[in-house]
Amino acid sequence: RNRFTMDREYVASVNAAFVRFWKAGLIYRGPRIVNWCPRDQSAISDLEVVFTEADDQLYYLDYPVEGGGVISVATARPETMVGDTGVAVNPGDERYRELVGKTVLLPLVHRRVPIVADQAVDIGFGTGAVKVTPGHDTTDYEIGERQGLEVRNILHLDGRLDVAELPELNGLKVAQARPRIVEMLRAEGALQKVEPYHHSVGHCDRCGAVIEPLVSSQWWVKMKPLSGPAIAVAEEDELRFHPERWKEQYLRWMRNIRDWCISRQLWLGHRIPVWTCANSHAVAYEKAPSACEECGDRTLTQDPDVLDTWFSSSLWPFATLGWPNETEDLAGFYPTQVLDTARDILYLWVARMVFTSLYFLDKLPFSDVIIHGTVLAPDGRRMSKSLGTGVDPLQMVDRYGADATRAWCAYFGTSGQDIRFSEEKIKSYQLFANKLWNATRLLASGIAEGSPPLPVDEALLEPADSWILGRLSAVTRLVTRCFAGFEFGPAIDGLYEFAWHEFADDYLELIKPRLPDGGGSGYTARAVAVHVLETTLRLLHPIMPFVTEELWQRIPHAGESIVLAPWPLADERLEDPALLEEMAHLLEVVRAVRSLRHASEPRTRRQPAQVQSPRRLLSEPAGRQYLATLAQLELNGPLAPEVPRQAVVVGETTVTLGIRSDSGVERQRLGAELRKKEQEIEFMETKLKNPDFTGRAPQAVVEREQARLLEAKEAALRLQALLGEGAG
RNA sequence: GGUCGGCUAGCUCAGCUGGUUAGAGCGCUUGGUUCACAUCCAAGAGGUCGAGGGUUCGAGUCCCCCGCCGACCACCA
Repeated sequence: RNRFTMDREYVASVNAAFVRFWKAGLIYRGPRIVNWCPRDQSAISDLEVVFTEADDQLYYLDYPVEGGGVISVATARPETMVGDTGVAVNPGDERYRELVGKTVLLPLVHRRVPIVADQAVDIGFGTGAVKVTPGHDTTDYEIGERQGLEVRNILHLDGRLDVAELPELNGLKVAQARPRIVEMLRAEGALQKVEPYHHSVGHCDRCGAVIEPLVSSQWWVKMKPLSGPAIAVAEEDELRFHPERWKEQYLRWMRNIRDWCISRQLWLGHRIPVWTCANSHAVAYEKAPSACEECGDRTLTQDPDVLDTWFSSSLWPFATLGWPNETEDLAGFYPTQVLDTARDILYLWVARMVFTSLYFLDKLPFSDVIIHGTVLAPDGRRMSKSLGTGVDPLQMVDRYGADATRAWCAYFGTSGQDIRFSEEKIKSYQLFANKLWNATRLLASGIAEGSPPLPVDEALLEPADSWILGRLSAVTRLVTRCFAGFEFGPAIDGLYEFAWHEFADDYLELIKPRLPDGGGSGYTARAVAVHVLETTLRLLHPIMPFVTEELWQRIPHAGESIVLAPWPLADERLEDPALLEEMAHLLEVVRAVRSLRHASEPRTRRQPAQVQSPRRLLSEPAGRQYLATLAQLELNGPLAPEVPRQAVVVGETTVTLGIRSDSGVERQRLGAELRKKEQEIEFMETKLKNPDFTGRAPQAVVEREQARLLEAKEAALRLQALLGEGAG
């Protein structure tokens, strides 16, 4: 569903919210100091001011004190001295104790202003005395409020000076006026010194103009009554953040919040729904009124200002559902559970959705906020149109598919860490989709589309079948747990590894010889493989929705669409640790044989070999068949006496190959393994000889290390014997 | 000024409450094309975990300090 904030229904929600705040006394209009953009000629909120560092100058001005002496003040903005209405010092500052209460005579304008004591003054900065310009500085405004100082405005709304008392400066822009007034002050002997000064200057988020704080009548929302509940829900973890550290950021902002300036002097936006009559009754109405609520006067004018865009956005979770009407949508879909967003709108939007929702509906709009990372350009810069560093996601979709693009987003976005864009990573998920496609093609051949799931007789399961079913269960547990904790990266990793390497590379290769048999063993293998693939597709569906649906339809399944299919359940009874260990050993033997054959000549497809092993799986025909299949061996019958031999030894298992090979290769592998074992033994012995370790480490850890040492020693003995005899 | 995050293989990144000798993808080297997939398979090389201290039987993981990189907050005139 789409909703535009200027839609008629949405406007009605915005007005309703305004009126409710208004009736509760949470909205007021009044002159206060605001961040004023002289270019846009509008007030903007604290969040829309961008501070950038600048190298300026700090001017020290001498103000003569009546009755004798001078007091020096430091300022980066000398032109504002025309609007000074006081000088402030810290109440604890001994240097100025006897001056508090006296007056100074401002240079140039020759106006008398008081010296006051206020705790906002930093004793250590500058001279410890500060000129107070309540009309054009936020801190000074607050000092002025506390000390009862006059507010003088010296700026026009376009940022030019409005100083009739100094005709030579009147009408100049700040940048032009500053050097002039400095000269004038110097001429009058009021300029004591100038120092280089590095500080931050506020700029308009929209247009970049330097912000001029000034006092102006604006509309405000009182924040204290709203922030209280919004703080409580986070403190009590009803509202949770992922990663958790954002909770503190949210709380800090919410705790230090000031009243929210919601009026803007812009052309486009929601108009403030307040009308004023000829008798000056200003009242908020949900719909344009025909007469004043207070006096019945019919000459009404609507406030010319519009609302801060985030005012309407803050209502999003419920205004989109028809609030304040009690609609079916609102009842059905509010509240939601998860909000996923970037950190830059945590305060602008997320925090505000929280307090408006708590206020109007008394319920959180969502319980979990995921703050994902930001995608940066490959060189680490921000992506932006002006830098030309952006990437069009639709192009990525065209090139690699929506599934691959989405999988990449899910993998990298949700760790909360910023990520440099890399097209190759998206491509790797395209290849993954291709892998799934091919595996499906292998299994679907010969099965009619739309078939129901193939029943499996558990009595007919071979070890490999049980193994992959157990692995599937483990992966199901992993993915389910990861999703519950919003950890999509490890979930995708697990599925990728399982589907590609365990299922396709190992299991499908293992069952290939069985598949042509349409009866018992072949049927069982295909049924198990289809079941594993079908389940894997369901696990993967939230991440790669399109290809999983397409493939799911092509293999036996129950139900109409994968998106409606139930979430897979793990079955831990299928996870047999002993079998897992047997398979791991078998695969290790496979790797060792492949490694040797890699360095051998000639490479015949079916290499005659014999295997000796006390291991359970390798003792039975099925296990030996697996080894033969994966390592491409011919295990039947004794080796002819004239064939050269080469032994591959992994643990208790020995595979003797009839192969022409440089006998140094296996010797080298075994030698390297022996050295590794010897290192391990030394490491373990040192550790176990340390009484601190055996005394202080948990018993289980010590026992495990002892077992490892024994194992390593046995392995080393076997290897030594082999190398001593001379392999081959 | 304060706070937070990052620094792990050539590149991009995982590594939960400290416990086998640190992992993946890409890239690189070597070998492989009848039988789902060369968009593939197999075998390999590659890391003093940013520097330095400390705690601990044991530190990529906890503490301190420093260095870069990136953010955020702030009423330093």
